[in-house]
Amino acid sequence: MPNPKQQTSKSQTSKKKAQVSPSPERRRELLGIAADVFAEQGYNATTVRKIADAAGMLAGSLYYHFDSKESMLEEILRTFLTELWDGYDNVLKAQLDPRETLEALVTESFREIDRHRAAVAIYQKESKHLVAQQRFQYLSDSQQRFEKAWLTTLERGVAEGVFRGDLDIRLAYRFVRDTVWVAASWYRPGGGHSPEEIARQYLSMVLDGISVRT
Amino acid sequence: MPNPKQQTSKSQTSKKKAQVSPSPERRRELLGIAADVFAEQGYNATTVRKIADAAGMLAGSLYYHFDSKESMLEEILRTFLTELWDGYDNVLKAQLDPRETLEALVTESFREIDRHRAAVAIYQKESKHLVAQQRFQYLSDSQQRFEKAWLTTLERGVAEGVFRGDLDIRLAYRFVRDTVWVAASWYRPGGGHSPEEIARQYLSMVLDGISVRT
Amino acid sequence: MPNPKQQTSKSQTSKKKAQVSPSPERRRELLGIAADVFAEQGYNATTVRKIADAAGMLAGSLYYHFDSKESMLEEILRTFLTELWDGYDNVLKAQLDPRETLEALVTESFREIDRHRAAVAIYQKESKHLVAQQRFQYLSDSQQRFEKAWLTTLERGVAEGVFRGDLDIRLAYRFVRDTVWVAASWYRPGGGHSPEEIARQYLSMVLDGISVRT
Amino acid sequence: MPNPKQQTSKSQTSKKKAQVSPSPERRRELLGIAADVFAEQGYNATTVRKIADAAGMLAGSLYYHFDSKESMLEEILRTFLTELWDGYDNVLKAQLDPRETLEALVTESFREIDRHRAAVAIYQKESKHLVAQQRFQYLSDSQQRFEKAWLTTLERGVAEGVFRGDLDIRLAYRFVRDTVWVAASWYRPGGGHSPEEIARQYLSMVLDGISVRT
DNA sequence: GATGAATGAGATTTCATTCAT
DNA sequence: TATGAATGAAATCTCATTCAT
Repeated sequence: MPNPKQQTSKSQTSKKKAQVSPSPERRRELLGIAADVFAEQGYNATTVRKIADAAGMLAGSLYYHFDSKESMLEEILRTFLTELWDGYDNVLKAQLDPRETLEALVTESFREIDRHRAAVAIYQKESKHLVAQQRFQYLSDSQQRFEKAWLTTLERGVAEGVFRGDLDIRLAYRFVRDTVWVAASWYRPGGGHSPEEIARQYLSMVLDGISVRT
Repeated sequence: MPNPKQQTSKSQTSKKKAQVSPSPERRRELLGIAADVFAEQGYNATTVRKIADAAGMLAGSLYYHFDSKESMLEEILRTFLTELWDGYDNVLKAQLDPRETLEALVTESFREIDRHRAAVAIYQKESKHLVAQQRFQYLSDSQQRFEKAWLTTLERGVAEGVFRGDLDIRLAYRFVRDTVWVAASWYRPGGGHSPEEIARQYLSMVLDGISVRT
Repeated sequence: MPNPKQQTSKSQTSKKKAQVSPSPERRRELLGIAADVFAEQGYNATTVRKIADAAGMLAGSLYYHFDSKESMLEEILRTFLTELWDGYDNVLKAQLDPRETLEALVTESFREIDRHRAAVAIYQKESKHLVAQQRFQYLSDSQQRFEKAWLTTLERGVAEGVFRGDLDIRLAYRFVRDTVWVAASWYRPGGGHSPEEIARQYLSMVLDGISVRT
Repeated sequence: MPNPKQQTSKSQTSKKKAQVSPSPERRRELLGIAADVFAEQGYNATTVRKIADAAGMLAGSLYYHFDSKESMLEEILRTFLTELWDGYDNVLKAQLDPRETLEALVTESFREIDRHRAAVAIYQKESKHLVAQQRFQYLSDSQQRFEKAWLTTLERGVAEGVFRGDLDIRLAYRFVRDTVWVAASWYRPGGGHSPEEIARQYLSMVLDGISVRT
């Protein structure tokens, strides 16, 4: 399904490395390693050498596969967003009612956190200053689509009387959004809870609150 | 009330600059500027030069006031935590019932975000890897006290039947905690809402959920 | 007098180093050293470290004064061209007849070689691939003005019957131009000949040839 | 006729690749490509990758044919000089009078420029710093023979009264030499002029000057 | 003959920090 | 208090070269 900025990943028509041919498996493998280190230590604090160490090679060797440290980051985030939107678009085009949509989006989000934990953590920490850069344009594009999808869902819910109308809708949006995504900072796949289970509990709290109904 | 690590680690005894004498106002002013830049760009991405630029001086001149970039960070975070615990301790020693305690803690938190927005943002982004360092020991101390205060409150609430007992309590803890503190990433003081107002809405969502009760 | 691209040298309004304040004497001194090394070893083969060595400092220290190796090159060439055009413009606005103009331009050229030997040598070797870069735009601007000044002079001379009309004028232009400027590759100031003396002999050859008149 | 350093230094005996066997045609082809890139971008600025790109292969593959980037350069220049001296020696052994010798040498030079444009351009730019290296010894040998051939011719001409005696002979030598060889920097084979035509015009200028005889 | 992946040395650049003035 | 100049360590990146396949 359509994902943001149909760029097929490698726009680099310029003068440098081909950056397409080198075996995609090795590439993906290395990106996975890099993502883990970025998530763990932060993008800036991660030296190319650390990534190389983790991959069992020398720092310079990474440049056979990637143009730069930044382009690794770029590819990690882009891949994540592409898959995220695959999932989201599936939900959105299903035309569910607002509450079901919200539930599906939250569940899908936790699934993405499960599959792309590192990328999500990186996204959380770095996206704010990346959006300024032309190269990461697709981040703000995605952010806008994201906001639209959630806000619309909430608004529809309010209109249909299933979500409370006495709340500042943008505040509610941020509340739900953050609530879900920060989970990436503590979530460890293979831990006690499956993504679906966490989603269920989170939804329960978000929808019904933590206080006992009287 | 006692706050974590009462100033113990100032390292003054060594060979270097006095680092205390220079007018505390200028010091505070500079720390405020530094905090803004740190919050805006991230600690690692912030060069001493950028701070100096923002302060209208040269990079080297900052070293008259502070002995390192890290010690600025340290002082910013320590100051914030000190004040945070002043507030929290006031709440805790008031011996309110669980729901009132929760409300007071949340409200107090938004007030701190209002007053120390930059420091909170920095804390959110950087604390995870700082805790490893001996120098930032007080961060984990604070974190533990923090967790204890919130968890206890929630548990008491469950025991007293005011909070739902069907939730994973640690999940609920993280839910409330994150939900409140991420606000620092988008909150702009002087914006539409006062901290108290935001607190009220957040509490309403956290306690009662966003869905209409049937 | 007007020189090409009235850019007053430092266009850098961007985010980096001020690059204007640091004492201009030291700056000029360092540029002189750099120019010598560039001329001697070629721009690419010259490492920043070699320049720093020649200046008695560490490689990194150069970056206090200059943005990059390339910006040193740029400033060296720009300074040279600015002064060159000061001289040329003086000649051109004097409205001499074609032969006097040619003599004055050649003499002025040898004076510039004498004063900016290194810059001229660099210019000879590097300008061809630099013109492609946007940053060195002024090189091609200058080249065009240069070509126009010389070609016009030659054409006027042909029209007035003082220069031969049976020659391909562009070939003659290149002949004179190259003949003069390659001298920078072997010229050593303080050697046997003053610039004026060399100019006289070159003019004699260019104007009357090396063969004995019959 | 003998040319400088008859192939002596091939270093084959060492431990490495045979480096001679692989089809000489492919070899020559690749050297032609390499020469073009060297001429275009400068030796240092040319990466092995660029050459490989131009040849439609990968960088590593070049090492099947040559044992280093430098040995390509060496072979290009040696081949050129070998052929140059074939031509020059033919002229010199013909025992022409000074003026005819000069004309023949100039014409021969333009023919070499026509056939080895890239190599000549490389020679112009790089020879100065290559002569220092033991491996390129033959460059200075050639230079010396070259200087001797030309200077002798000029001196004979002066003695016989066909070249002017009032000129600094070394200056005249450099004048003629540079005049001819810089042409390689702008000459494009297949352009308007044949080498012989350019030679004729250049000789006309060098011998008789560009001014109209009175 | 050529590829793909890597090495390792070295280049440019960045930046926290120092220190004499 | 602040400046200007420098240091030195480390970071990113480049590139000739190697080598198993």
